[in-house]
Amino acid sequence: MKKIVTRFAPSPTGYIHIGNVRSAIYPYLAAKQSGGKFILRIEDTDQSRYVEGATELILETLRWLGLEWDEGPEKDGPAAPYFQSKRKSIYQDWAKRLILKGRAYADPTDPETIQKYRDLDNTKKVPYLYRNHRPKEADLSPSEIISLWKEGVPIRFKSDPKPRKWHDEVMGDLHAGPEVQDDIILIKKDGLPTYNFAHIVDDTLMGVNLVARGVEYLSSTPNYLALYEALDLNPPLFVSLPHILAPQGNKKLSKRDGAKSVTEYRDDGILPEAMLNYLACLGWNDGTEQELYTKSELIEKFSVSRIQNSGARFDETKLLWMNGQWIRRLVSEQGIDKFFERTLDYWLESSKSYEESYKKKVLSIIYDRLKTLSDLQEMTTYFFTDPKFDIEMLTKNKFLKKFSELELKSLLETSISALEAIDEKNWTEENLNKTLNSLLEKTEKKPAELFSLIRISVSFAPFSPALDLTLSVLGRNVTLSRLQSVQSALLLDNQ
RNA sequence: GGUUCCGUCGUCUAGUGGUCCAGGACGUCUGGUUCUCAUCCAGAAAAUCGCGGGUUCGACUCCCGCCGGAAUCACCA
Repeated sequence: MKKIVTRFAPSPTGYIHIGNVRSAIYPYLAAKQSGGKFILRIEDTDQSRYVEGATELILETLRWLGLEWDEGPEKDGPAAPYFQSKRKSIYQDWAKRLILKGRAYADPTDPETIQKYRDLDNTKKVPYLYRNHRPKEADLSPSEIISLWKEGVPIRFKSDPKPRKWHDEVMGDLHAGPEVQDDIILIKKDGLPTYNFAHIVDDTLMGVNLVARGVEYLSSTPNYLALYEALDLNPPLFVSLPHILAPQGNKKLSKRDGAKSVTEYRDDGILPEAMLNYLACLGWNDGTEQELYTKSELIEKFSVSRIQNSGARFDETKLLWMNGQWIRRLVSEQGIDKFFERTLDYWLESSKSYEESYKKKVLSIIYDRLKTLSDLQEMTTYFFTDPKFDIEMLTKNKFLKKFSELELKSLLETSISALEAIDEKNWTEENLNKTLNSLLEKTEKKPAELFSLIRISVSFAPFSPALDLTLSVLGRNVTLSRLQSVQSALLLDNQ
């Protein structure tokens, strides 16, 4: 099999959300399957959109998901550097090559004139194409064009529109007419290249032979094809990835409708295994009925041709279900201690806002306590706390149907206040049971029902806002209010 | 508006002319199990395969038209 070289090329404009991390996962899988390379390249040519710290966040996200790159930032390879802003002269050389071939020109037209052209075409109801307004400077000799090229003057491609056909691994055979090909900007007036030009230069220099990107680039592909042709280059394999849709509506998932960042899910207790599994299978499957895949299974079974060609809706409920599956699997494979240790590591990484020494202190207390807990039962009993409840959810429970809402409420409140009355030192399984049993004696309802009542109330406990720490216990998130006590103890300590 | 892409249960999907009165999973609902946490088991409802025409002995699968949705048309990527 031919070795596939792919890349993930994000721009550092903010965090990576689940809508776009998939365009890192698929190329990664394709590359690894063939024994090829996965390259990470930072496309930071738009300085106005640059966000401080975004690159670090991208690296962190990819590492958490286990998508380690073979070349890229912090891992130089033959094509270094991997930041486009540091490759300025390379693009200018390539642009010069096109000028020499008579396929690019320096365009002195000012923005106001360009806007006039656009308005003119609009009123005439003809499609706006810049090549219809190509300036006379485009026909100058290469040396004259180069002498015209200076700071503040952009370089445009001199297109030769014609019908084009190409193959997309996901969408199949595609075609487009000349009306979508235009004199696109290659080098902006600030001397930096546009995406349209830079990605082609970089992909060839880095040996990329499979380009996976969102479908929004589909309509630009004819222009790219023209560029490849003008540069005597063989185009790579194209893989267009359909959008991930927001839970509501038909729009693609974006930050605007509150798409969470990948790291936010990490902080909420989602495991990287579950995230990778869910995202990979959102819009792809291997034709079998398997739902759970390890990373190596994904690498083995992945194939670009089986990527779905319509958008898929993001469903957090299924992610949560899958997370539960993975928790059970990892706990049984690695043991509970190791599992919790790892979960705590993730938390440590995510709670950057805390002081280092404070963090250490909290963690050492948690670790000490964890050591004294030998198994899952003890562990969950210890964390079995903070019984906030949602009456509406509870009335749906089949055990609790025979209770009226009022009855439920008073039962819950009684048991909760009884539990809360147990103080820190006596918070043991034995004491909990004793308290509950004494409650049971006072009620005529069956014990099983009351126990399940209390248990369910724990299941719906929300995340703890105070300490920002949530552990997922067997698929459910349990608030660690015992840890809150640790925290307040520390705060008192510091005063 | 031009161009291009897409259209199977609420959701993610299987399906490449007969084995599909459409299979699996999430969610939902109904039983059962559990006086530690987690559950787990059984079952049900749920798609006239966007619509209308062809082709064919036979179409979810091929062709045409229509409708619906989306993407793109920047010195953003």
